Amino acid sequence: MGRSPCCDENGLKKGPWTPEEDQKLVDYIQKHGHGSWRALPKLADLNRCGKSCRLRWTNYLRPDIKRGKFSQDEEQTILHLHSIIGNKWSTIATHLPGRTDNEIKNFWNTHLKKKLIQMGFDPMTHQPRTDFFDSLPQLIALANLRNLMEHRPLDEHAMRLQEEAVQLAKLQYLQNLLQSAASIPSTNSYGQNGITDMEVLNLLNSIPLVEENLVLNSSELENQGSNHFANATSQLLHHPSVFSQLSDPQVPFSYQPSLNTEMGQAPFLTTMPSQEGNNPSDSSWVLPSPTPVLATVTDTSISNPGDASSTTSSYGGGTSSYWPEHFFEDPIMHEIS
DNA sequence: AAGAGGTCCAACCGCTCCGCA
DNA sequence: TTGCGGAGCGGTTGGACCTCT
Repeated sequence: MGRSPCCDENGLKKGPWTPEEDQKLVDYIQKHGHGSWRALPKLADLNRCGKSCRLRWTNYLRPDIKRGKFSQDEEQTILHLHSIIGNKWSTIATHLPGRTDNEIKNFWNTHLKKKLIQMGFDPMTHQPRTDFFDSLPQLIALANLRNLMEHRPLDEHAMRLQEEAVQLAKLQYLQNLLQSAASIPSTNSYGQNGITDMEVLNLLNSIPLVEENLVLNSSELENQGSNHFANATSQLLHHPSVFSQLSDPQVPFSYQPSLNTEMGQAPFLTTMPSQEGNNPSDSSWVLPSPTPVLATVTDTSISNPGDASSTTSSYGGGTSSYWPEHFFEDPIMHEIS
């Protein structure tokens, strides 16, 4: 297919538009409409290619363009739509009146993408990043050094250093783990890595922080079936010093409904200390795939350990819809979801 | 105060889609 | 059915602006 030559033509101006050029373009379009973009520059007495004119008009001069910061509603809309349709900026723009695809794209690249990465989500899939699971076996092995060391005498200093290294490694792992504990992709179980609940639990229990406050005893384990790790993680999450690493005031809490969805709930949300006896079902470990589309934040979905009352979505009190109401009625949502 | 590094965003580039002959 | 050309889209760039040291 032949390449459009319009921008390659010699003598046509490129670069930033001057106010005079803007005025010519606006005047012409207001009088005649844009018609054929290719013909427009000559008719409007502009030394630009039609493509440049179209871009200038649609991204900047159009009278209905909304300027200024994106609202939280708009941000949520973009996140939601992007999780479903990906980088279809023009489609996303049709759901944000006054915003251009270019503006949304820029906002995504400069803000939202980074936010998701900071939260531990893959910005393309909107799923928790699982790359650290790849190194889990090594971390477990590292944790097992503790046992090895018991059989191999080291001088006291070396022993202490090694012990600290092990604890640090484990804490680092746990930090990653907690950031992703919200969900584990249905296709990516621990079993895949050959790691048992018990091994993970041993890791948790071997850390002083856990030993001091959160250790589970064997009878608890027996009583709680196969969800040892879920419970251990849950308890750890409610330890103030740990939770503080998880919550990020910069991140709208309401994106975390990935944690609590119609199709499954993350373990730590289902095993609140106040919900004794709540034994999470197996589906607790399963997140909808590829992404929760209709998530609801409830008063009880997230508890802050430092706060006796529950944390509610910052976008409304009580049980609130996470997504703007109109999305449930929007034909495109039915179409694409 | 100045320079380095980071951030933001308007604009460009090149590709695909789609209508038409 | 095929090829052409215009329109639109998404990725990328470059420069202005901001922040930090």
